[in-house]
Amino acid sequence: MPELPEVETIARGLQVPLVGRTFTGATVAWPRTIAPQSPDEFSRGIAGRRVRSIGRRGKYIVITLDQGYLLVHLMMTGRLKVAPSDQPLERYTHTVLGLDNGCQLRFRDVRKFGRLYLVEELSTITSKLGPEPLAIQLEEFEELLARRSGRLKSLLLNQGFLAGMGNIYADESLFQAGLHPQRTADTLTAVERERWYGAIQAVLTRAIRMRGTTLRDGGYVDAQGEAGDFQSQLAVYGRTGEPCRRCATPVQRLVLGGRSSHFCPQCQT
DNA sequence: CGTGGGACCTGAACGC
DNA sequence: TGCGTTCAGGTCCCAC
Repeated sequence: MPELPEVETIARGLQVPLVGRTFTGATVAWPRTIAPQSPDEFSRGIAGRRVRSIGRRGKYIVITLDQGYLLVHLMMTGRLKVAPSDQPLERYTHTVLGLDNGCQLRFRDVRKFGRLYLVEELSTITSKLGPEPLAIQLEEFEELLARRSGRLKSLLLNQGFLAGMGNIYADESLFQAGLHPQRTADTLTAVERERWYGAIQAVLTRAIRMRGTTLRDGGYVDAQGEAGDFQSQLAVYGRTGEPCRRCATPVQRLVLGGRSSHFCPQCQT
């Protein structure tokens, strides 16, 4: 579910309840969430580790420990929250990490795709990721593009190109830039590349400010259980058949690489 | 290198 | 009401 703006919002919301706390151990109900380690190894590894800081890299939540890192990828339906130990566990809670203040960091995930990684080195997980779209300069973006030939939509979903974009913000940034999802990188003019760069940054920045996109009940919520507000701003994502907000042409849907792409056939060329 | 398909999972929405 | 199909915010692995 979550893409960069949602992951960023969740990470910020975990700072107050987690920074400075020490983990006491872990209970794992679905071992795949922490594979390849066994639940025992994972629990022993996390016990006694103190949380230094919380950040984000691509779609990973990065919890920096006094030794090593705990990374969380929420995939489609993962959620994190901190709750008092005596509060009953909600359904689909697959891993519970004990804290030294009587609370727990709880990981829930209906579809069981999300993963927790306890590693010594950050690069174990993040070495295959491209740059952060909000940290990159135009010049670096141009260099990145120069080496690519694929469709724009596929590029945005490729985490090795830029880290953090997903289906919603890929479609929204292409609309904002007036670019068709099937265009290939090698056909872009200098003006179009700059427009695309600006659109990616603008869309992500606005979405973070609005604390992400909650599409339907039971979807994304932040670490405090609050929904995001960006759904009201969506121009094309999930609006198949509805009028384009700019020109009123019906928004079209197209399947690319197995994922749906939403775009305005009039505004995006 | 790029693309398409299947796998991994479960639930909601929709058609008949 | 009930059943089957399709779709979902993601990523990995394989074949071509």
